[in-house]
Amino acid sequence: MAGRIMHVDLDAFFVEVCRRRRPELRDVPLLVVGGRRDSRGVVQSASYDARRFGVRSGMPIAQAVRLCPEATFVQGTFDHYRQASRTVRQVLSRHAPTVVMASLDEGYLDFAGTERLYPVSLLPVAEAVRDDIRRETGLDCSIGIGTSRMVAKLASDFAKPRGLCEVRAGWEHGFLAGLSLAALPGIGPKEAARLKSLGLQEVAQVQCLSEEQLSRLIGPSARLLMRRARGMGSATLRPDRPARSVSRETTLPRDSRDLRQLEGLLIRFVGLVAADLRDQGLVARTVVLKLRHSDFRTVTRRRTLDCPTDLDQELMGALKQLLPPAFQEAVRRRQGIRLIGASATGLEPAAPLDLFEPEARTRLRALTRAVDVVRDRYGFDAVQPARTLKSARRRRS
DNA sequence: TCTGGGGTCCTAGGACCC
DNA sequence: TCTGGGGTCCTAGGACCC
Repeated sequence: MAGRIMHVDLDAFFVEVCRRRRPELRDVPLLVVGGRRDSRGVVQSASYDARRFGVRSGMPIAQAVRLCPEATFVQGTFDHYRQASRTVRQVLSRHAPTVVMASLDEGYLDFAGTERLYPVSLLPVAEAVRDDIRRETGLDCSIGIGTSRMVAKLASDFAKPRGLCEVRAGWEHGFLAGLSLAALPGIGPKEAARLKSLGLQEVAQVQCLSEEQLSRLIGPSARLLMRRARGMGSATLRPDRPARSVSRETTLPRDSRDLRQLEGLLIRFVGLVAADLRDQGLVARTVVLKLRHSDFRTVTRRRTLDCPTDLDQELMGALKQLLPPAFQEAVRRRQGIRLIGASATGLEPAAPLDLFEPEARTRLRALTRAVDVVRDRYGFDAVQPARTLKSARRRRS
C-alpha cells in the first residue's frame, strides 16, 4: 500500500508573520527579515518582491543590502513565529490523524488508512487546509501530496507559492525526472558539486543507471541517491521524538578577545540550556563548547559527565574547564572570537528520584527549583549569577 | 562580500575491554 | 617480540535542513 503524505509549507513565513504583527509593514513590498541593515546576520526570509532582486534566505544581510538597497530590513520576534506555528499545527490536526511539524513553517500530514474516505485524490482536503490556514492566521501556504515524505515535499516546492500539487502513486518517476539533483533533500551544495564534477546534474540521468553503474561512478552514496531518484522513502510519519540536543549560541556584534566576557556569556547560555532541559524533563550526559574564530574556523570541545544532569552548575563546571584552553588556542592563532555557544547532548529522561543523592546536590536542586519558579513568573533575567550581572554593568558603563 | 541559530545525522580515529 | 577482531564509548569535525 502506497503512503499518502501531505506536506504543508507556509509561504515567506517569517516575512508574513512580521506583517501581521506590524501593520506599518503591511504595505512594504520590499521586506527582508533577519536583522537590521548593519547586522552580522543572514537573511531569514525575504518577501517575494525582494526575491526578484536576488535576495535569498541564508544570504548575508550585507549582500542583501547591496542587491536591494530600497528594502526594509527588520529583525523578527521568535515568540510571534512560535505562536503562528502553533495555530497552524492546530488547523492541521483537525484534518489528519497524524501531524508532524518539521520546523516552524512546515508540517507533514499522514493520511494512511483514509483510503475509503478519500479514494482517489487528496486535493479537496488540501484546499480545505489551505482555506482554513488562510482564514485563521492570514497566512498563505503551498501544499504537496505524495507517496512519501520526500515526494510530498518536492511537490510543495513545485507548487510554490500558494499552489497545490498532487503526485499520485505511479507518477513519481515522471515527476522526479524533471528535477535537478540539487533539488533533492539531502543533496546540499557539496554533494551537488561532486555529482556535477562526475557529469551528473539531472535526476533523469540517475534514473537511467543501474545501482551497480551508479555505484562505480559515485561510490557508496549510490544506494541512497538511487532510492531518492526513484521517489522511494519513508511513507509513514514517525511521531515527534524527544530532542537529541539543546543549545544556545550567538555571534557577537564584534569579535572578542576578552575571556571574562566570554565566560559571562557562557554562564547565561548554560542557564538557558539547563532550564530547557528541566522544562522537558531531560538530563544531559555531555556538554559541548563551541567557538568560532575571526577567520570563521569553528572548533568544538566536549566533555562527558560521570553523571547526567540538568543543573546549571554541573554543566558549567565542565565548560569552565574547556573554555580557557580553547580560548588560548584562538590567541595562539592570533584570532578573536566571533561566535560562542553551549550545547547539551546525550540526552535521556530525568530519573524521578535518587535516594542516595549527596546532600549538597539535593540542596542545589532545591535552589534551582526556587530560581525556576521566580523565572517562570518574572522572566529568565529576573535571576542572574553575580558574575553576569557585573559584566552587564560593565557593558553599560 | 561576508558569512545566524536551532537542530539532525554521519564519519573517522582512538581508547578500552573481552 | 609481535600481535587478532569485534564491540562500545568518546571526541572532533562536517554536511545538511529550515
